[in-house]
Formats: sequence, C-alpha cells, structure tokens
Amino acid sequence: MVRAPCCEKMGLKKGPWTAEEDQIPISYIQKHGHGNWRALPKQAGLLRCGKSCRLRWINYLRPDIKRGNFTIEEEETITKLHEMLGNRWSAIAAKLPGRTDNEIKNVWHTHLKKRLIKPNQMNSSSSDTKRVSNKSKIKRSDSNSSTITVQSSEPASLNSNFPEMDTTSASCTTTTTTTSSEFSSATNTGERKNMNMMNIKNEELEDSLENIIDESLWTEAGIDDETTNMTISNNELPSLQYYDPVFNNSEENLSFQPSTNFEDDGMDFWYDIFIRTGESIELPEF
DNA sequence: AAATGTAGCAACCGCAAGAGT
DNA sequence: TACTCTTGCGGTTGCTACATT
Repeated sequence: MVRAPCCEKMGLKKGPWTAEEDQIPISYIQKHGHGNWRALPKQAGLLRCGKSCRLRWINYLRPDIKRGNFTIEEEETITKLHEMLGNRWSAIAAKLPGRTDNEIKNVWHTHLKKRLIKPNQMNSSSSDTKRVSNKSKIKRSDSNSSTITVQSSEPASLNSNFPEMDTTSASCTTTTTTTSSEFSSATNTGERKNMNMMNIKNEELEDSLENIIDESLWTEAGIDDETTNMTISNNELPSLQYYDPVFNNSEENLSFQPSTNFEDDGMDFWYDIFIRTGESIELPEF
C-alpha cells in the first residue's frame, strides 16, 4: 500500500490548533457526528488531516473531557494499572472516565514514573549518592522461603529487558522500586495505611514478584536460585527507618517489623529490604 | 538581564490491526 | 485471498513557560 502524503504536502496545516479551528470540528460533529475522520476535514472545510482532527477531538474537544489536575486517587489508579498493564495507555484510560490516553501517558512520564524511579536513580546514576556495592546479586530461593534480593550496582546489562525505562536508570533497581516504594509507603513514619495491601498471601507474593522481576531478568543477570535481598536508597523519606519484613508463618502473610539496622552513607539513608516467606531471616553485617 | 536548563504538555509519526472490497 | 483504507495505539518530538546560573 502506498502511504498517503503527509499533511504538509497536501497543503494541510500542522501544529497547534487555534480557537477558530477548534470550532469547526465541534460544530460539524455536533451536526453530523464523526463517521469518517479522513472525510471530516474536507467536508467541514478544515485544512487539517483526519488524523489530526481525530486526535484533537479525542484529547481536547470532546465534551466529556475532564479538565484539571489529576487527583491522588486517579494517580494511584494509574500507578496500579500501569503496574498490571504496562504501557497500555488506552486500556488505562478506559478505567479513568474523562481522561485520555495521551494525558495519562504524559502524567506518567512527567510525574508518576519519577516518583517510583527516583530512589533507585540515585542508586545507579548519581555519583555522590552511589552506594559502593561489591557485587550485584539477584537471587531467589525455593518457594517455601522465597527471599527476594535485588542488590544491584551493575544494572546496565539488564536494560534490554526493560526498554521502556529511562536508560539512565537501572532497570534492575527500577523494576524493584515498585516493591520498595510500596514498602516505603507502608512503613513510613508509622503511617500503616497501606499495610493491608502488603499483607498478601504467599502465592500472591510469588505472582507479583513474577510480574515485577520476570524470569529473563534472572537469566540475564546470571543469577541462580539461592538467596535474595533488595537494596534501595531513599532520601525522599528521611523518616523511614529500616524495616525488616518478616513472614508470619501462622497467617501466611507478609508483615513488617522495624529494625534498628540501617546504614547512613552521609548523603543518604540506605535500606536493605528483605521479602521472605516461611521463616525469619538473618540480617547481614554491614 | 541574558543565557541555559528543565518540566509539562500538545501534537505528530509510524506501525499494526481490522474492516471493506 | 490479496489489497486498500481507516482507525487506534504507543513512542517521540517540539514548543512554551518557568527555574536556575
């Protein structure tokens, strides 16, 4: 199939829409609807391509568009849905009435992603906050005592698994940030409102970890099945203490207990977070 | 005050899927 | 079945406003 000539070659306008231009598709669609986007600008007398009209309508002119900043609830929804669906913006937008995929995509890239990545970016790319880690390790034990450890100072080799991520950040640590952020919010300053979310059953934990750290990551990292632990940095939450999540055998739930064992590098606080099911764990020596 | 850097957002581009012929 | 056309999606770009040096 021969590609249609671009807008400019057809003498059509590109770039930002004016208020006058906006009125044309609005009144046309009010009268006729938008059966055929390609035909719409011709019939409405607009020097734009159909694609541009469609985009303008969907992202801006639609009457049911919700204006204004995203609420905290909306942001939380986006974060959770993105965790489940990935970059399927239209699917995420479908769950947020009045919000467009483009808008959600922008919010994700400009706000939400940074919130999740920030701690680990410091870990991987900021020289003055870099923790000296003698080795990267990602290990997983058997299903009954699945201690997950991500301790990465060499994330570059993992980037191919997460092409959507900022190349300046560590894929490995970025991936685990989702988990660590949840831990942070669950344990920060005694605010335990998210604890229920983290009180997940063993299988769910396994499932969510499978989503967060897929098998190719383990392989790519050259990691075998042994022990695991996770290291994050966090100067966004200076009041956060070191928490040692200890699996509760009787309830088969994941729970957290504060620990006095934390490390101060001078610039940042660093936390090793252990996810473990089945039995209590021994903290390493720093 | 000017230059430079950064963030936010609207719009564009290329590709793929699905419908129609 | 093959081809054409349209639509929708996700990635990317470029403009503008604001912040910093």
